[in-house]
Amino acid sequence: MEPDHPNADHPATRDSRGLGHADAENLAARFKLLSDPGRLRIVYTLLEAGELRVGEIAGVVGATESATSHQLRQLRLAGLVRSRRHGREIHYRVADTHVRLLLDVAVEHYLHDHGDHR
Amino acid sequence: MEPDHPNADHPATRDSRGLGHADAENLAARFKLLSDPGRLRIVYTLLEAGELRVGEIAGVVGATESATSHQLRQLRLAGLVRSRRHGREIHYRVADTHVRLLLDVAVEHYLHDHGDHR
DNA sequence: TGCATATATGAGCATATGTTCATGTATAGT
DNA sequence: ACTATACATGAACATATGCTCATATATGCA
Repeated sequence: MEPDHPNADHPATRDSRGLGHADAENLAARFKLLSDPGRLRIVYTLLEAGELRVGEIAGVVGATESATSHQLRQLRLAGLVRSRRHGREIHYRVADTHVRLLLDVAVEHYLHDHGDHR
Repeated sequence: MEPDHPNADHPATRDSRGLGHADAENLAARFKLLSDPGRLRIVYTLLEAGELRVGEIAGVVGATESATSHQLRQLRLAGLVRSRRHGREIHYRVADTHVRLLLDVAVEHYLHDHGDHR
């Protein structure tokens, strides 16, 4: 599937017009990670706390440890968070600073513009 | 459903810890809009072109007019884009500047950090 | 008025997503 | 070695999402 389209894309050719299909999928995938309220709260919590165990995270966001673990897995596989083992606990932290920036911008946007539009 | 939880949230009480459940849902909803490659390309295209007709948008992103219209509807209802009628055509544009900023930050992030993590 | 064009919308359907429940794996303590 | 704890993972299932196809609405033109 997906034979290279006419507008085939070098991985990330900025300056040229448009988002290539490939880049669009990658970017979309990152946004998708933040598009679930639970995952979003996990990330936000980690940003504020720095580093937490799975159990603590689950407690704060009010979800099962299992559900939380599944979510953390996605975040980890995507490189958004990193884990560190300490005894039998596993500590998670946000991987890079860009995430914080992205969320800050989003929150700003959210605070400015509320409500439904038609 | 959803009776106010113990940690009830004033709409957006920043500075206080954590994202309230309500705020998390709102923020997540915005990210969700950008979490589809097609929608993302639409927004990106509009950011670059300024204003386009539905048909043009569909052409650029390589989707059906119907599919594009459905996507634009979501973006419009969420207030991310606005429409203007001109004859029988309907022109769409991105609603505010925050969107551009958000995408720029995301693209920056994307360019810096590629690949799979385990 | 009648017809074509441009877009919107609804229903149906296939796929994706998140949760729960059961089970697996690793580490600590005894 | 045995048991408990902390977390991970897989399967199953219910819901959400986006597309297509058919149909509706609105505008322009003859």
